[in-house]
Amino acid sequence: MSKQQYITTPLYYVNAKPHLGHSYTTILADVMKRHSVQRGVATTFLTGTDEHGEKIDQMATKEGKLVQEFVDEVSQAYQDTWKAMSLDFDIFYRTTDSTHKKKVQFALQTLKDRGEIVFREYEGLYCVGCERFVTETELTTKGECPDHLKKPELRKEANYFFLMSQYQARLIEHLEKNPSAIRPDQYRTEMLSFLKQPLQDLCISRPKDRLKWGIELPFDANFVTYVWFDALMNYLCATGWPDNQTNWRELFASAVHLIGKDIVKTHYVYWGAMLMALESPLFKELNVNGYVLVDGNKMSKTIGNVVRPIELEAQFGTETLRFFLIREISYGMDSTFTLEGYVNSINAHLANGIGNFVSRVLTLCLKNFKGQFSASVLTDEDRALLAKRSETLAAWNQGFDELKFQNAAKAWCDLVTQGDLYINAMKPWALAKDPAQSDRLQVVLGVALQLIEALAFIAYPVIPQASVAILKSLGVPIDPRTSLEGVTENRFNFALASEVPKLFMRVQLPKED
RNA sequence: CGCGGGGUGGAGCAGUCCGGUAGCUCGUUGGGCUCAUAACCCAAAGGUCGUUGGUUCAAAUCCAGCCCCCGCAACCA
Repeated sequence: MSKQQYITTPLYYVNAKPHLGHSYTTILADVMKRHSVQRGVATTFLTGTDEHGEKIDQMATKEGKLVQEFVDEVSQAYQDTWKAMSLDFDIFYRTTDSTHKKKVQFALQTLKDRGEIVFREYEGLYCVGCERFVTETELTTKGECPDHLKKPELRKEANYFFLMSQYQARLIEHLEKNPSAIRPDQYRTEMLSFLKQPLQDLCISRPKDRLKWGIELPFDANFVTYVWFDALMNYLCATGWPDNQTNWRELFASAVHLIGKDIVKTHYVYWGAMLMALESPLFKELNVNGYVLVDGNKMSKTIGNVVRPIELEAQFGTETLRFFLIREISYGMDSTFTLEGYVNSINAHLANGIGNFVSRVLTLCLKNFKGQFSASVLTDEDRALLAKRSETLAAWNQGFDELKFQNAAKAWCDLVTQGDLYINAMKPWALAKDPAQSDRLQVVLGVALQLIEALAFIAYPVIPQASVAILKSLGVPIDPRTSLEGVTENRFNFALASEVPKLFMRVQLPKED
């Protein structure tokens, strides 16, 4: 395993405030970062906002605000949301930063000088209402724009094009040689299929009379650059590129881009070709997630089913959303979010599972545990349970490596069940009534505490605050942020806190109204 | 014939690549336990694995066709 990793989310477009979909990707990046750091990998986590484009300009005008003022506000809303959820990002990138603009212009000039960007006139269907070119397939059967119900007109326009088509063969070759370049595999299949078609060149500019809010082309003041070179470049710019004093190459080569399934093409094909043109290493992999549908529909303002992550955690408890997203979603596939399923999962695994287990063990301990026990008297059952700690960790790590997070979480939940079974079988409450069993009681409780310690260490990436709280109440001094030592160590003394922590309580569905 | 995904007990899903007693969570019913957050544990009921046909000793799994549902189709995670 490499010693460093660079995890990114897409830069979110500031036309909407953060919703559950944004949160899923961003939370996952946070979980993956914490997991990598625990395993000794130095990890940089980037997220941010994409702030240019005519749509943004229009929205600001509509709200009677200066554009910069508008994007500042929305961008801040993203930062506030992630901070409120304690997401541990290292870089919050904004495309309106002056450094970004300069670097984008440098990239454009470099490619222009090399002849990779050319000026070309083209003709297409232009919808006056949309103020953009549309493709025939977007139109209704009558040949009208579905939004404006008017036929688009044929219009000519000159623009700058990035000669992307020349990279087609290399893009295919890279994907064939690197099966993990796009995961899960279904999206790799999709891209290979797409790349069988002839690849077009990419239009990267807009004339200023159509789009003012953007980065001006360094070689033509009448144009601004259009989304691709503006937004995608962030991943590279943030590494220190193009400054060769930095280790940007090494860092970027470790990049894991987390993206939604709608932007696989822009990331593999456009971004891949751009990187090749810029003579940069390619990113290491694209990890593609499906949509989180709400009650079976894609979230949209029109349907009014937008779910705000902050409200969920405020209502149902810190870290419950993180756990739910990891435990219940098959990575790469669409999933359906319902309040009912969410509440179900919280109660089954967090409240009845780890929450109750910690509660029952610590209650027994506070009454009966003397702080230490002797290892010389471990029974086979004790050893068998303790051995399951490293088995669970192995399954957990494998789940993360294969992006099968639900398998990882399942293995962890199973270990909680093993703990419950152990307590049921050992009946420490019965041992406590028999003075002759005093030593045995210490061992049983001590083993259960070791199990809880391991559970807390393993689950740290998903439920960091709860994990830390558990370890604090056990008096374990090792830091779960940077170590997995607590999973397998044999600890024979615990300086227990004097109270049983209330970790995850049962929650109820809000009443229908 | 554009591309891709999905169709598995009441609900939500895993299993499909590498065929061989159909598994998990929730729910239901009965039992156990009593340390714990009305919790935990055990057992039972409940499935023609969308459909038709093929390959095979054997198909949820491989092959062919068909029927539904959902995305994408040049800036919605």
